[in-house]
Amino acid sequence: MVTIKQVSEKAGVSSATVSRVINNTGTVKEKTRELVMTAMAELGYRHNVVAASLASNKTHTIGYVVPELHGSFFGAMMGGTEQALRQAKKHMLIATGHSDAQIEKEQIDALLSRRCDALILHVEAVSDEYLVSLVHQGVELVVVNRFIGEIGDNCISLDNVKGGYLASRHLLDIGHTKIAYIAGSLFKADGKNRLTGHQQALADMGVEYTDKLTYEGNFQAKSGTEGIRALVARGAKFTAVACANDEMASGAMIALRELGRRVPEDVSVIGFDNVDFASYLSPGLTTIDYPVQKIGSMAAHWVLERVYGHTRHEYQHILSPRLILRGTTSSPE
Amino acid sequence: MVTIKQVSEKAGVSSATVSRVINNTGTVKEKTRELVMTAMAELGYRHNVVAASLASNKTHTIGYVVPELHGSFFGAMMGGTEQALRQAKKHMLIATGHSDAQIEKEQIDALLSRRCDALILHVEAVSDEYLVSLVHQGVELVVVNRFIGEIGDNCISLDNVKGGYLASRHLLDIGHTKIAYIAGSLFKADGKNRLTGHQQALADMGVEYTDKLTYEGNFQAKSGTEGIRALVARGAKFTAVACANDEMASGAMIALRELGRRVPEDVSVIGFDNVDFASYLSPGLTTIDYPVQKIGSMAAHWVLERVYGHTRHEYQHILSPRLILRGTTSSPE
DNA sequence: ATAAAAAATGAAGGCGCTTACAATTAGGGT
DNA sequence: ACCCTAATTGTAAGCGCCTTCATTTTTTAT
Repeated sequence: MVTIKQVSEKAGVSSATVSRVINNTGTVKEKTRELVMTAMAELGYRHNVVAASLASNKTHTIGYVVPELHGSFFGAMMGGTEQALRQAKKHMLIATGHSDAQIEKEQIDALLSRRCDALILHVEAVSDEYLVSLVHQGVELVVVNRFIGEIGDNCISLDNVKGGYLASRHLLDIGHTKIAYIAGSLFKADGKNRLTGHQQALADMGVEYTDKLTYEGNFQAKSGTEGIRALVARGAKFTAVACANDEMASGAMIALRELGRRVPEDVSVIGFDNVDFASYLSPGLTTIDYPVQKIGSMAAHWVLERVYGHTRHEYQHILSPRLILRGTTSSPE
Repeated sequence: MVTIKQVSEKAGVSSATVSRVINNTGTVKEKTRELVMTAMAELGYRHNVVAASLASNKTHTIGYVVPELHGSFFGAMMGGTEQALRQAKKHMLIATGHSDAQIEKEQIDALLSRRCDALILHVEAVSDEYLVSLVHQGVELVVVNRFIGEIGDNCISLDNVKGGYLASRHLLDIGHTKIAYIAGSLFKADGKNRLTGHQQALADMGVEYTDKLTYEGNFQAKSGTEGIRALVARGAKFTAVACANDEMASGAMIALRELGRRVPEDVSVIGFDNVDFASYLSPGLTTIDYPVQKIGSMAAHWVLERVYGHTRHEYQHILSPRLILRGTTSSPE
C-alpha cells in the first residue's frame, strides 16, 4: 500500500504538501505540484479516503435508507439523488428499512456509526418523535416523502392529499359519482393522505363518501385485484375506481377484465405515482404524477447546500403532483 | 464525541478491553463486559467505524457499480444482494457507471479509494482487459451479468444465449416460422448473446435467419415501438416477434395495437427479463425469466465466502433462464 | 497446596491522513 | 540592498480504534 509518506519522499517534499495537492487546499507552487503528481503516478498511489475521513471528520458519504430496493419507485428516487451527488463527488451508502421500526433504527444507527455526513431517510415505521430527536441531536438528515411539522425544514415531500384530490376530482369532473377507492396501507401517511384527498374531492362536489366503496389494500398489485373482487362481492356499484398507486391500479384492471368489465368504457381507472410502466399498460394508465426523481434530487440539493455549504442548490419542501391523462378514464355512459 | 477511551475510563478497564467487547473478539469476562456495556450506554457511545476501518484495514463495505438506478432491473438485483449482506452486517456503497467507460473507471477508482473490501460490478463499457487487470492487481471483485473467461471465477452471469434460444424456440415450437426480432443494443454483450440464441433456435429448426426481420433497439420501450414500425415499414412479414427485453416487448405491443394487430391472435410477442410489470400487462407478457434477484444474492454470497471467509455461502457462476408462459403467445392461424 | 496451562487484561505502537502553527522562501517597494 | 508582506513548505500532534505482546489473574491438574 503506497502511502502519502512514500510519495512525499519520492517527490522530496513533506507529506503535508502531498496532502495539499491531493485535496487542492492551501497553496502549493505549480512546480512542486507537478513533482508530487508524477511521484504519485510512478508509485501508483491511491488516496486512502478512510484515513482522510478519520483525520478530517468528513466522509463525503450520504447514508440513504429506503424501505426496499426492488420496484421502480426507489430506484428512480435514488437515481435523482445520485445524479446530483455525483458531480459533487459524494457517495451513497444504502440501506433498507423494510418498513420495520426496529430495522429502520438499526440501519440509521449503522449509517451514523459509519459517520455519514448526512442521511436521507425514507422511513415509514419509525415515529415522528424519533426523527425529531435525531435532528435535535444534531444529526443532519432529510426526511423524504413524509412531512413532520416540527422539523419541516428537514422534510421534502409531495402533497399527497392534493394528489388524491386531483385524481378523484378528475373522475368527478368527467361525470362519475359512483367512485370506488382502493386505498394504500392506511398506517402509512401517504396511504392515509391520498384517501383524505379523495374524500375532500367528493365533499367538494357534493358526493357522499361511504366506506362501502373503499377497500384498504397494501400498495401491491395483488391487493388491487383483490380489492375489485371484494368490492364486487359486497355488491358495490361503481363506474370508476381510484387507486392509491399504479401497482394496485394495474391489479384492479386485471380483475376488471376478468369480470368482463371494459376499461374505460365500463369503468374508469386512475392510479397514482406514474411509475415507469404506467404508460406500458393498455390502455395507458391515467394517473397522478409523483415527481419521484425530483424529490430525490431535491434531497441531494438540501444536503449539498446545508451540509456541505455548496451554494446555488435550490430546493423546495413540498412538491406538487399533477394529473397525467392517458387512456383509462372516460365519462360514464 | 464519546470515544472508546472515555468508556474505558468510566468502566475502569483499558481501551483494549472495550474494543474487545465491541468487536466480540478475544476473551473478556462476563462481568467486565457488563461493566463496559453500561458505561457505553450511559455515555451514549457510538462506535466509530471509520476509525475502526483504518486500524483494521477492513471497511465491511461492498462497492456496487450499476449502469443506472432507475428502472426495476437493478433495484431487484441490488435487493437480492442487500438481503444477503444485511445479515452479515455489510453495507453497500453504490455508484452508477452510465455505460460509459470513463465514468465506470472513475467510480471503480472512487470505491477503491474508499477501501471497499470488495466490488460488485455491473459494468458494460469498460474492457475485459481492464477488469482482468484489476483482478490480477488483487482487487476482490465480482462481475455480474457478464462473463470473462480469464476471470471466470469472478463472474456471475446468466446464459443469455440460452435465454434467446428458449424464447425463439418457444415461438417455433408453437408453429411460427416468420419471427421478427427486436434486439437490444448489440454493442452490449447480452444484447448480442440473446440475438445469437435466437439465431441458433432458428437454425436448429431449419428456419433461415434474415436481417430483414431483425431490428436493433436499445433496450428502451420506445425502441420496441419504433422497431415494429420500422419492420412494418420495410415490408417485413411476421406472425411473431421476439424482443430482447420486456420494455421493448411492451413498446412493441403498443405499436402492434396501433396498427390494429391483435396480440396474440395476429402476432405473438415474447419478452425477456420477466421484470415485475410483465405480469401487469394485458395480456400478461410471455417472457424469459431472468433471475435477477438471485444473481444479486449470488454476488453477495461470493463476497461473503471469498472475501470474508464465511462458509456455507454457496453460489453458482452461470444461472439458467427459463420460459414464463403468459398470454402473449399462441399458435399462428 | 502448587506448578502448569489457560483466560483475562493492559500497554503501546501504529493505521494513513489532515491541519494548525511555525519556519522558510519569494516578491515588492523604496 | 533591505524590510515587510505574502506565498510556500515543513513539523508534529492528533483523529479513534485495533492488535500484538507482555503481564497478571484464574483455573485445572497433580
